[in-house]
Amino acid sequence: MMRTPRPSRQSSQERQAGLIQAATTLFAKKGFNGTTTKEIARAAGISEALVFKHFPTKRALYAAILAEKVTVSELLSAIEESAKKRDDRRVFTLIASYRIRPGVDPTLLRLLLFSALEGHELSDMFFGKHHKVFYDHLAAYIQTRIEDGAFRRIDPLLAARAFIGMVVHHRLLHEIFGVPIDRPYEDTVSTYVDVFLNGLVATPPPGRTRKVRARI
Amino acid sequence: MMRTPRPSRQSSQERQAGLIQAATTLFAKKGFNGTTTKEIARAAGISEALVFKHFPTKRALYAAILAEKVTVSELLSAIEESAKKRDDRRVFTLIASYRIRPGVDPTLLRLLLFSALEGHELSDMFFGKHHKVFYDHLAAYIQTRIEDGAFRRIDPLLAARAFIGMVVHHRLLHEIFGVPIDRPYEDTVSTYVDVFLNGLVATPPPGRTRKVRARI
DNA sequence: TTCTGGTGAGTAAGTGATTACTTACCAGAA
DNA sequence: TTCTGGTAAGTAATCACTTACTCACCAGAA
Repeated sequence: MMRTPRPSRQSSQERQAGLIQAATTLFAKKGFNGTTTKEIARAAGISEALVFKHFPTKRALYAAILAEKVTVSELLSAIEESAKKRDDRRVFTLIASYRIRPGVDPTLLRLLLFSALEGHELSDMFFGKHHKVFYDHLAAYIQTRIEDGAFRRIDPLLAARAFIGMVVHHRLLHEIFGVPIDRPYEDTVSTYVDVFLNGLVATPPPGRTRKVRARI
Repeated sequence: MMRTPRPSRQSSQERQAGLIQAATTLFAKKGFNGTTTKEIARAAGISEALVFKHFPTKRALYAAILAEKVTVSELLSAIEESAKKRDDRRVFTLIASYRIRPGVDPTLLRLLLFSALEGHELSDMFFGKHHKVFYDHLAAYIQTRIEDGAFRRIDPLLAARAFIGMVVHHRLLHEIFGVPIDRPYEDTVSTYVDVFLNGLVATPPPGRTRKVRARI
């Protein structure tokens, strides 16, 4: 009879990191209620008891995951730089690409949705760190451009939400609802940015209902 | 000692309807895994055993909910009508309003997200009936308007997704993430439609990167 | 009118499996 | 020898689901 093979003895920190890693994957795939501590232990290659040596409860482990820091500082500084040059296309493309580009793993998005739906206490904070940053940055930029006279007078926060909405929705369709995406992602991003910027730039205000050559 | 008060004896159909109603609310609030059959029974005012007289398993009850028909035919015919008149604003406003207007209950949206995240078998069908309809209708209309020469040449499906994305994202922020919405919904819809239509109408094609008066 | 047997709505009280979490213990490096 | 990383084997609670029953009602036969 084979016993469980001797597990490599690791430092507390290493274990904790591996544990969080394994748990993140599972929570993202099946949600908090859909994931058992036994599963998590097996995925991390340890006994269930050890899970509770590291985290007092399952919720505490979940909370630790949501509370983990993320750094998007490189992206934000890139945006800042393009913003100084008033390179609208690039500012919008940077934000859109960050969310659409392939290879960006769906874990965080799923985790975010699950935590919000399941009503976890820390989901607000999670949302703030992963998403609100982008709205605020983009809204601030749009505000600036309105003051420049380059964009139409529009609620900047609403506009930022609208643009990010297009992009996030695209991801949602693809990764959560399994809608196949056939065209290369650069095309998609470019199209979104085109339409949105075109709709945003200051032009002679269009008539309320502009009907164009109805041919019936 | 009070016994449980005699429950009003109902017909099988009435019970089933009430059961589905109660279960829908709970599944939408806490997801499939987060809802227990005991809770459902209590919410429906019956014993747990009776739940299983109506549905063989908890999953079957869930499936029955997802499979329930929905009719959005009035909306679709209203859209059809405006489409014939080439009333762009109204077509887009109709679709947007349908999803943003207050009082539309968040149950369906939550149910949809939960079912997709939890990977339920019927979630595809659910998505198809509640959402895909809109993309397809809007995409078809956009296609028509492109052929009219009224809209820019653009992938109609992508454009439809983009617009609906803005709107759905708005709901998502509000109802799932609890972002407060301060302005009246008509304003929001109107702004979205404005920006999007403005970005869509055929104009002298803009230069690839149109930089506008950078003043630094 | 009054028995009577069938039927369908309803439940109390389980069933074993699974859940999150504990206890009591061990092996080895310092 | 004393921590530290580790586990096997629990525990009470809860889960989805069953079993074995009651009760109300109704259609006829007596």
